[in-house]
Amino acid sequence: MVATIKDVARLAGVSLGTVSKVINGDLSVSEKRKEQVQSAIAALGYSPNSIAQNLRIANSRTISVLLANITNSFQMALAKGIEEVAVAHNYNLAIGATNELMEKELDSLEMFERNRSDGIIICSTGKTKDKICALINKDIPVVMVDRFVPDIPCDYVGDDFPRAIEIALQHLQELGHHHIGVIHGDLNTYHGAWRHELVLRKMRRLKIKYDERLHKTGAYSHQQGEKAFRELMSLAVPPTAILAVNNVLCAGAIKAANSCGVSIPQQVSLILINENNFFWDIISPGITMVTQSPLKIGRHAASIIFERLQSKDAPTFTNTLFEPGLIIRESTRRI
Amino acid sequence: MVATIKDVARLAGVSLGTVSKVINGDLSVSEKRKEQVQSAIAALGYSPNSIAQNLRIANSRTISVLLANITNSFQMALAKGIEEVAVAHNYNLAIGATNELMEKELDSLEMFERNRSDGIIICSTGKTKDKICALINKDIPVVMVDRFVPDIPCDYVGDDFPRAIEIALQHLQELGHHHIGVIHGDLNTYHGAWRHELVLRKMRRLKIKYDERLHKTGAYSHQQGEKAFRELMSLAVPPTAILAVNNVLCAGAIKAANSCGVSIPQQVSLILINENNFFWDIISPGITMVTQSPLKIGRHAASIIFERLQSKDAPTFTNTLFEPGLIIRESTRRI
DNA sequence: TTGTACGCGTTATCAC
DNA sequence: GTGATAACGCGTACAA
Repeated sequence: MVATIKDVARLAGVSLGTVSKVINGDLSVSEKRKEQVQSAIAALGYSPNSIAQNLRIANSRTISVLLANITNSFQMALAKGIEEVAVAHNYNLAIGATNELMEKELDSLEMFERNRSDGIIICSTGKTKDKICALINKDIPVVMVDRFVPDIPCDYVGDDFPRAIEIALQHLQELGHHHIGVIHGDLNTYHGAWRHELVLRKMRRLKIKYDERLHKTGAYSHQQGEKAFRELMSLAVPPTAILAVNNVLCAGAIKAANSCGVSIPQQVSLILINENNFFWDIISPGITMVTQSPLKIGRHAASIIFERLQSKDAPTFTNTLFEPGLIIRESTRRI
Repeated sequence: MVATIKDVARLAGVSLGTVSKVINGDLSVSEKRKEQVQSAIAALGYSPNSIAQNLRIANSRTISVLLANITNSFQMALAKGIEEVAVAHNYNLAIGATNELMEKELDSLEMFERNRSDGIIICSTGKTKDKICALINKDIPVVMVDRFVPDIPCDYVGDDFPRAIEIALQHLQELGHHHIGVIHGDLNTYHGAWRHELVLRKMRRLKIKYDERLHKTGAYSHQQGEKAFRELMSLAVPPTAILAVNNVLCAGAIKAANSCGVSIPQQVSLILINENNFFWDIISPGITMVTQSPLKIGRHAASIIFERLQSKDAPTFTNTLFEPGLIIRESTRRI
């Protein structure tokens, strides 16, 4: 059996309250007793039970994060940012993943709620709006990250995706491309549909003519990226440039290009929207990309949680967008 | 204020125990009361407080994972494997990262202990042996993964790294290489030193002559990979082949090769020990690699935790090693 | 079948 | 400075 505070008190020959005090660094305890208690703690290998502490304190010292896909480097960077500030506050980090499944998202959120997470950071499928709002109504600090979902009264932190799309399209346009293929994300997720719509709108604004056949949608998988690339390049009039909205889709496209013998950028230009991690530095040809900032997003989202935790007055929700950058490499060229 | 079981009981006009029963699916409760309770729960938006449940049950339904580096894809594959089986058991997943710092490892482990984690999975720096043993002595199921640390009485799951080294060296040897450079890991971590030693031993067995200058060690960073590669290639007699023991070191080496204009495999062959994820499929030249199985490791480690949780009889510790594979790509060639 | 009372390990408020 | 004691939210014998 693992030692409790009672065991310590008994062994040290003091009262329960005294032990509690030395554990929590209360000054009002004599040097002598403090030593007694400390040696008893050492002797028993006593470790305070945070479950009991948390029950008493009504505070789990845990912030929970719901990711879409644990193994995606973008998402990992998000998690890393959150982890950094969580440990800085001596908080626990709980992690769940949706894999784009609404049911898993619901399960995780309910788990987080039952655990009385002090804060929840969500990269959502967009299909659990009711649940998320319910959490917010219970005064649990919630921050949505990366994927914007409308009509949820909470903080949002992400990249300026509209701007990112614009930068990507403008770059291609400046290089003379007007027949542009797009490998979109999953229309079954809210943000996938939203970004899809966004691309169409930006294209209209930039007066790039719309051709349905140039727009491929599907799951966020490299298989889908491969498939989309193949289909685009086997069109009667293939695009002269392709925009991939996410890293794994782009990776799939590159693989397809390699295996089909399509050379980038000679036959087709390729541009990607994603975090510029080290990985993309060693790929050849270098892929031109519009950069996102998952690490910053994670850090900022976590910071917001802790701010909310400190000041309990009515929050005014923030909407933080990080400015995308453009890194020009070899995969895009003038037509 | 968030609703408690008392509120539910009051609103439903039943006793506390009755509510508890319907929450936990106890059959001995009349249909009528059950409905009363359920509608009260719905009306209040009641969610059971797992902190209190856990205190009562003496069980946190949490398994905690200590990783080395959250953003490393190998490590996240590990985490993914663990997550899969954790959610299958309806368990929470807590995550911490050491960043190779013994202090952070200690902090995390203590946090896990205080949280009364049901099980702990550790990818250790190797410097907290005492703490880990203390946890084990308290009957907390502990599984060490990936990095082997001797003299800790617990289960271990990892790749057969000695075999992986052997496969890598033999492959190079068969291609006629005998002047082989090695980019080792961090000698300041236990397993880094262990693997370093392992390489030397295997080289001896394969009668590859030892030359100190061909062995570079340092942190697990791409910067270090770059530096090591550069140093190796500027030797008076540079190696004809290089073995990188980890993904980021290898990535650094590739970057250095690109920026120095060293062509792989024409000037030097390169082989890597790592998980074969999609990433390595789109790199050119394709990197020959000896494969590891982090996903399987994670799954198996988590399974062991749950086995230990079920049968409380004295465990006989297991040592599971996954067999490495060899994927020959373009980065290694006959000399 | 239903309700009462106790205890899980802590912290905090008291008197002393 | 110190030690009882109530309370945190819940599960569960036990009695009713």
